[in-house]
Amino acid sequence: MRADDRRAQILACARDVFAERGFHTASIADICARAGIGRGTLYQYFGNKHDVLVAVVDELADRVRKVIAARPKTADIEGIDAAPPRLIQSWCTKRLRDLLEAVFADAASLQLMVRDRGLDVSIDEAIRRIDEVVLGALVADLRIAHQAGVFNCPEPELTALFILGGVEKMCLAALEADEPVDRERIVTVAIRLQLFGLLSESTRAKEERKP
Amino acid sequence: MRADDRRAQILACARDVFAERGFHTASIADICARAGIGRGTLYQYFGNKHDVLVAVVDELADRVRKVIAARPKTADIEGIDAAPPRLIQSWCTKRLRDLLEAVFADAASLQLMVRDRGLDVSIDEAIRRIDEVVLGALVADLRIAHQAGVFNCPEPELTALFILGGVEKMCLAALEADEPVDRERIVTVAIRLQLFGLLSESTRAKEERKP
Amino acid sequence: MRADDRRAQILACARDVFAERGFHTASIADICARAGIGRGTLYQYFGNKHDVLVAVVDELADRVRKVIAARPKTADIEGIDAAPPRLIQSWCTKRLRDLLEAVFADAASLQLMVRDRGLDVSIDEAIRRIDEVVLGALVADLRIAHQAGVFNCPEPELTALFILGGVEKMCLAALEADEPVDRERIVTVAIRLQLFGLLSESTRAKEERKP
Amino acid sequence: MRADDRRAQILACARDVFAERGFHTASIADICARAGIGRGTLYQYFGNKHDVLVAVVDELADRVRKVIAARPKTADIEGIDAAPPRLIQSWCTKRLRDLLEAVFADAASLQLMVRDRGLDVSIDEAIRRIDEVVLGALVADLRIAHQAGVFNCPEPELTALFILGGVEKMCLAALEADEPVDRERIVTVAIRLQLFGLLSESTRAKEERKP
DNA sequence: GATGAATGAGGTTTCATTCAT
DNA sequence: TATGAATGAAACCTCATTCAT
Repeated sequence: MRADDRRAQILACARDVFAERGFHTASIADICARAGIGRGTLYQYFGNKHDVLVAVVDELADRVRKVIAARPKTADIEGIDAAPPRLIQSWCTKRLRDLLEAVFADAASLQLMVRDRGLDVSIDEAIRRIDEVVLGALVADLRIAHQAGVFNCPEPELTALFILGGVEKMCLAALEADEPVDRERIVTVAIRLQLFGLLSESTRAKEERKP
Repeated sequence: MRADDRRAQILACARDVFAERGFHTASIADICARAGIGRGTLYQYFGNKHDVLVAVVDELADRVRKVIAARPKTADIEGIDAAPPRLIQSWCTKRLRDLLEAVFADAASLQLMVRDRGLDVSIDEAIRRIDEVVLGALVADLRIAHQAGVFNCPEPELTALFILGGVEKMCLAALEADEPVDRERIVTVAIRLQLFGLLSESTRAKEERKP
Repeated sequence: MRADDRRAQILACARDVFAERGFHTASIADICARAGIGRGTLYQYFGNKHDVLVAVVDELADRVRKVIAARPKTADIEGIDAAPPRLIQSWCTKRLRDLLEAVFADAASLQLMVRDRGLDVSIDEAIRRIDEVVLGALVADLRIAHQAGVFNCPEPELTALFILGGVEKMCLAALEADEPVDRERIVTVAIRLQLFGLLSESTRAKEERKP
Repeated sequence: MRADDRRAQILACARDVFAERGFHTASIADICARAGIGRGTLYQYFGNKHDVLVAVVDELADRVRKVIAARPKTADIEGIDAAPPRLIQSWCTKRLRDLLEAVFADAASLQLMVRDRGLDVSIDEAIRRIDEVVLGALVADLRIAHQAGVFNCPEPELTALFILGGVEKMCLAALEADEPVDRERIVTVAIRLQLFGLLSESTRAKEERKP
């Protein structure tokens, strides 16, 4: 097999094995067994176990960056400040859906992002960088919408964390229950909550009367 | 030292060490060094490393259960359906603040709940049970408010996951940045978002005109 | 409890525990648990684990020596050279029966003599000394009978080993099968074989005709 | 070194080390040192220390079974009932000699069979199975001879135990005295005793006159 | 490029023994 | 006299990594 292909194959196996068993519990032998190669072979492509995880994370990071970069920029939209809620909702829904497909496309990536934290400083940083790409995109959107008067979002960084964490948790819960992740339902709930909040219209109305 | 005290001391050290280095990376030697005891001593109180983690998780579970049980019941409140938003906001804020103090009182508990998953079926279940206690409390509140017409929350389970995940992520981000967790700010942002949503009043107003 | 009694009690427990689980597998904790004492107490009566086993072996050695010494001396019997086979058989049977009762009275002693060999030079020697007491008595009997022309036994040492080994093995087999040791049957078979041999009278007769 | 050879080499070293020091006292390090390998290497061939002992015992069991199976069958001999004692003696001598060479060829096997009992149920059973193969062969011979009227042996099982135990003890005594095992002498004594018994001809004669 | 035998550092665990109470 | 908490040496075992073939 060609060197590039072999490397990619090992990487794919490593990703799955790490996701299934976690970084520490997964052994080099596990990865090699799944790839159908001898243990020595892996070391021709990666310096050590740590490097394998870094490569796995980097691969995910690349994918995320590409998806984020490929999205239309919210800033370029004209007339955003005049858009009615329904339009905004559909726009946000699509955007979150894309993100979910990119970052949480597979169980492996999700597990990786959430579980294998705190193993090692350099890996932590790699994962944090992925987080930052996603959070950065979210924050940018929030800021633009806030400045356009569409959103009322004085703390975009914390808000972005809240949204991302909420989505992650919903996905993880599905994984842990061994259910398939119903992305559409997750997106719907997330967007509803983050745009409209929980308060019913009638309760909201009470406040307006007050002053 | 008395047996009970020693056990508690070892448990506290174990909690911190597990939180700092993760279950696998943490060694028995680490825990014993921090407790200032010989390695053999730990084994007079716990059967093995696994049991130590179980004990740590169980301790947290007890604390969470107690706090949840001690809270006033939302169901007992009279006139909830007539409450104005500001009152609801302050009630929810207090409630979330209590929860945060109980579950995420210390970095150790937080790390534990989020990181040490997937190590072992029995520990996973223990952690999941904690999650379920918290989620159950959240879901109960959401359901009552929905039925009273105060909230509009057709999917309380997913919504609870969203809220819990969001709060966790905000706390974790603070921890990872080595900042002290500013609980008050987190609570404020979380409550704002979940009650009122992001849409500004002016944008909301647009929809009402539509039909 | 009086020091002497306590010591004896610990010794008895140690004997049983060693017999049940073997010297290495048995722990000091096992012995103390059976004796109903704290682990420290044992060390007030014995220097270390090794000493406990030595004491157990010594106790057995004393008992064996006493039994052997108390037996009537074969040398003192008059008219031995004129005794008919049946008399000799009954004399030997009684003698072997006494021995069995002394040495293999309990499973513990038997297990001890056979299993806990080769653990340690000094214990080996202690056990060997017991063996030598028994073998010495056997050899003395064989020699006297040989000189009196009653037995034809040119190699009394090896013959004594053969007889002792045979009896031990029969006892052990019963123990391993969890049957009670049927001492009377064992003695009968042993004496029959060692006095008369296996050859039937008719076959024996053939040789006599030969020359 | 080839895997098969290495495994066999480790097994041979383990056999000797177990024989010299006993299962518990022998350490993995001892075995590996004798084999001239690192400790980890042993674990590529055996799952754990227990498995090593099982393999050692199994190897012995195979050898014994083969030797027993290869021997000419006593049942096939014609004219056994007419054979004179001297012929029977030489036949039995040869047979016992073969057995001794197979089972007690080396000190290691002998020690193993006698000492390492009671360590573990599965090993006990393995050793007992070896015993049973040998005893079975002995019993079969005794029974045939008894039925042919050559032997007078109403209890072949106990008798076989007696003979085997006697031979074992003689061998062990030689080992413990650090003498080389003089198999020829042992066989001679054993066969003499078991065929002819101890009683001298003259004493035997006394009984015949009696009735 | 591929292999898998070999390694040994490092981890967990046991248990005989000590000693302050 | 009795205790049992504390200890640490020593054992077993794992597994990332190397290297000769």
